[in-house]
Amino acid sequence: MERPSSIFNHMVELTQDPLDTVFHALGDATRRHMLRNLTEGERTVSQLAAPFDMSLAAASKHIKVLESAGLIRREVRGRTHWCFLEPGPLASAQEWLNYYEHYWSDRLDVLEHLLREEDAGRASASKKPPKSNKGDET
Amino acid sequence: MERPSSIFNHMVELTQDPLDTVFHALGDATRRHMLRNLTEGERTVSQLAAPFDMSLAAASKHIKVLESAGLIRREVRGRTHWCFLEPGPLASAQEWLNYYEHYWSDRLDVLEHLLREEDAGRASASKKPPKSNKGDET
DNA sequence: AAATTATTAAACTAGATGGTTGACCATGGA
DNA sequence: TCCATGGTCAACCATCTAGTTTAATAATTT
Repeated sequence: MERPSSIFNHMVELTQDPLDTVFHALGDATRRHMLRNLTEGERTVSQLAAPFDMSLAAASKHIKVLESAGLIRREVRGRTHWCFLEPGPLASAQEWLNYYEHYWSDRLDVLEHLLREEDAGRASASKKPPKSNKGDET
Repeated sequence: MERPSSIFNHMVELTQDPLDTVFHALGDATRRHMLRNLTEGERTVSQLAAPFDMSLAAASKHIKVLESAGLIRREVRGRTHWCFLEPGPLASAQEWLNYYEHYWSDRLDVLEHLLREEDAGRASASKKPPKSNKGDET
């Protein structure tokens, strides 16, 4: 449940697997909404906060969560803070998910296959034995 | 922050955006590890728990989180519970992330472009104006 | 029938989350 | 210089989280 620090300690959480913080940040509709908003261009904190029925301070916290997950970057110009999407971590989250993509397409294929089989002859109710065991990494 | 119930109330969380629960479930290295493990085939609760330095009860809770996020399914055979990957929600998480894919490739392109530019003439430090505004959906 | 195994349940704890409010601190405009 | 604006910070609160330990339940084994 720990993770040694890396050379990459640029204001961005340590001690935790980066995927922990990224996925956690994504686990909130408000924050996802903010990210979506940021795809359309840079936004100030108040602009990001505006759509939500919560105090500015609360929104500010959400933004900080996104920031420390590395999902956004902030640039202070005068008294206003401008936020930008920082897509790298999203890419890494997607990479993680990509691992499963083949798997679920396979599953859907298998399902489709089984259905077709059932549809055709209604003969074998096979139990689909799982693949073998192997090492893992997270 | 609420979500009306749907026709789809099959033991799987309501009141929350499904993405909330899915991303939340993914926001923990233990649970991601378990999922990874399940790609290699069905596993019992104890098998899933084995690699981790925590009580079986704790692992059992993690499994329940995965289950109620719809990420796994459970089949009770005798006294042992077998778990299977249920890839649908992973697909939906990936779908959500896919929205950003073009964006970050664009960004990386832009970055690459800027670097090349800087490398070449060191002339323009343009501010890259954002795209226009538009409606959103989470 | 008794003991063992597989798993959940319940009660508890420490710490994180997500929200509030009110004070604070720059910056920018009058 | 004064005041409004943009934002953070600190304290507080309710709820959730992730873990613990000690039962309890249910299905095998002996």
